[in-house]
Amino acid sequence: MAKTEVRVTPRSARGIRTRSALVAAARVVFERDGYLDARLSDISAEAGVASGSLYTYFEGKEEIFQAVAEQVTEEMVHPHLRARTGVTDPRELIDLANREYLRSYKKNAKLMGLFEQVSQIDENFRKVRIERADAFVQRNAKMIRGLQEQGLADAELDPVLTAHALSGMVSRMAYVAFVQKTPMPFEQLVLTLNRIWINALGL
Amino acid sequence: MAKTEVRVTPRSARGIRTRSALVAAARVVFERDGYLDARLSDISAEAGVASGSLYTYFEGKEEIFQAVAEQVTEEMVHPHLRARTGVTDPRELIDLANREYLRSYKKNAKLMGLFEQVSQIDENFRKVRIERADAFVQRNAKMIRGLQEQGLADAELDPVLTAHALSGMVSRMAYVAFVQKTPMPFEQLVLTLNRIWINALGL
Amino acid sequence: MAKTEVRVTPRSARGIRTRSALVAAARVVFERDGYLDARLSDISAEAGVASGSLYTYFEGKEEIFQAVAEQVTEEMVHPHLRARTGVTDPRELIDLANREYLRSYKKNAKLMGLFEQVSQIDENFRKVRIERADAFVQRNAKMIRGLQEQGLADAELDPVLTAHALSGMVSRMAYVAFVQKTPMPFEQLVLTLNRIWINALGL
Amino acid sequence: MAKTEVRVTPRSARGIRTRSALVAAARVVFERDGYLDARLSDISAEAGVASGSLYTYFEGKEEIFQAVAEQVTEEMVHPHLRARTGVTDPRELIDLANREYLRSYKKNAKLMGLFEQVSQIDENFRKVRIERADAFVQRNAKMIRGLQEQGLADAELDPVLTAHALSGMVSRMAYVAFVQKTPMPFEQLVLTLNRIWINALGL
DNA sequence: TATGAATGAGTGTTCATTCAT
DNA sequence: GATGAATGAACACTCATTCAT
Repeated sequence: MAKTEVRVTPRSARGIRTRSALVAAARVVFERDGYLDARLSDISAEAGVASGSLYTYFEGKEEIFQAVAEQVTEEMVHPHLRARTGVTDPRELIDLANREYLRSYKKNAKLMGLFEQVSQIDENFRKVRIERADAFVQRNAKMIRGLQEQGLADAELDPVLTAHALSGMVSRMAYVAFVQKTPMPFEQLVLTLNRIWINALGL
Repeated sequence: MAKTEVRVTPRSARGIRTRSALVAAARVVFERDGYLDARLSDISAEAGVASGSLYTYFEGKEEIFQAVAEQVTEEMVHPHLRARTGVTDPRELIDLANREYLRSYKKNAKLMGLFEQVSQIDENFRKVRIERADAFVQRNAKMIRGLQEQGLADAELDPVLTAHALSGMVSRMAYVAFVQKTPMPFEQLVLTLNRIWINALGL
Repeated sequence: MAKTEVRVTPRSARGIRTRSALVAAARVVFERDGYLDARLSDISAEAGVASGSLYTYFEGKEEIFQAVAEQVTEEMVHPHLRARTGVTDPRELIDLANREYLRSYKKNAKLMGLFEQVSQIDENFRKVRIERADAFVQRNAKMIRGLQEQGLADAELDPVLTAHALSGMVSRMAYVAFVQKTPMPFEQLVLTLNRIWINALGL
Repeated sequence: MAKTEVRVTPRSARGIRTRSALVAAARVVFERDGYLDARLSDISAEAGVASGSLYTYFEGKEEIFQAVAEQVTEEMVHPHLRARTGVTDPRELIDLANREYLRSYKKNAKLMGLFEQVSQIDENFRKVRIERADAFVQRNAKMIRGLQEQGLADAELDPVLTAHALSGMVSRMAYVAFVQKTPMPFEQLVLTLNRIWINALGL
């Protein structure tokens, strides 16, 4: 009896307003209450719309959370670091990347913590995150391989695993520092992570 | 919050049997259904006792999960590596530690994944885990400081942050490899992590 | 119950098209999903009009179902059997009537089943059906009385009750055969019903 | 995620009391409100138990309605008419059977109407009813065949179809008279139906 | 100690209906 | 006339927790 409704991208201006209000409200409620304790009725109330209106645009909790996640992810992505900054020195690039990542993470710490939480709960959400992380790892792996070929990085390291491990290390520390709030000075954190990257790669 | 009930450590032989059966059943059910989907009634059913009996020994889901976690943690802890093996070479110790950790993690992968999940859900459980991880980090930090004082490790590194980062990296990779099941050869994983440790510390 | 809205018989050509499209769509949806599971939104979608447009012509589900029923009933009614065919022999007339009724019923079996369903749900619809059936019974009762007066039919029978019982029997069997799909050869069904009528009346 | 709970036949005396109270309450509520409008919360309220208790014994509306139906059916079934009464004359047996059926039907008219309603709504319920009706038809068919073999009944009639038609006729009239409340004297109804049976079979 | 029946709070979701555009 | 976004009432169902035997 799978009555599959089609959730629409709103056509009218009013629709766009309502959808935006819902996403914004969802962000507020999720950050305040966490994923599990967030009630859809709170979200629609916060958005100032009827409870049923939520279902005009989203299938349920997962989907509206996804919408919040997408919005935030867009805000956070800063690609093409090299092209954007003109920096080519690997050490400097590592510093820039770590610094930017940590800054963004810190700024959106509440949500980043939520992402971790929801990854543990919602299969779909986890998949999307893993894919995204993998793409990131592949980019880094490519960079490492490049450095190895130029004789600038330890040739013994497996590029993919190394990229995975070092990226994982950074995101882990971001979580520890900004979500779990284990106290540590931002600058020291960046420098330590930089140095581990550099030492590990043998730059 | 007038929880006047006292949960007892069982005195009678029957009591010990019941409690054990419940913990064992809980492990089965949690591994099968995950934390959120596990129902206490399933656990008592699996244990072959009445639903009410669970409350003789545990306050609720969190507490019985804690009991499972403690049991597993006991099985997993292998302290005093150096004393136990007589190995003193830092590189060798790093290899042993990583290898043992990853082996244990792999063996109990389902539960390790659950621990991660529950950490995101249950405040108390998270705290216990963080404390345990911190203790571990402190041990490693001490070791790193020792190596630095002997002039064997990069003196520029902050010992605590470095210990945190490198331990975090290992547990992250264990999670990625054995819970998320991103495919990677065990030996290669160990060797890569070893090498990153060694390079990072400048051994 | 201040239903001030007036549902219009469409005046414009566009209006006629819309209304027809809705009735046709309703028939499709009702046959496909049954009365209870049919959603008005499905009907308007099937008709290719906006959901609100349905209310221009109908007050709700009941009314649009009525419209479908009327359409079908018109298709099915074949009155004045005697006048139309010139047949006067009662046995032959009985055969013709049963045969025609069963053929029509079979052809519109899905809807006939729906009528039965809706009769159990919607007071209004039931009333209309009962009235129609009663009129039919009265016609048959008159015929039976005629035959009795001519000494051709068992004088002991109450004409009205007998007409009711025998008509009910036929429609019941039509339901059993064509809606419930209890397998039975069409010809045999007709002949059996004919013979029961004839025997019962003592023709 | 099919968490199939086992609904228990109550073991304790208290359980039996609760279950009975629920079935009795369900009967009241269903008769009062009809199947569709009956709310489970009304049933538990009427039974004086908590809403959740209903689910200890029944899966939902369908199942508790089934329970009511079974109870009533048991009350209504009077098998072995011939053995019970010693009557052997077919005409007399027909009278007894019709009379008893109509009396029972009249007594439980509200529920019989409900059965008709629910048959149109709930697939499962319909199946059970059809089976039961078929068994009844087969018994009658056997009787008719017996009479034919003894030369007492019209040999031209198909026994099964005839049994179906005549039984259907009776139940239809019971519905018309006692549920739809078309006014007709009980005795006249019985006699008319008897006579149609007798004439039809040619007794 | 063990039992298992009873409790009842809590919320997602549907869809007929309205009405501003 | 047509649109389609917004409304919001209504109710089933789960399952942790209790407590009388």
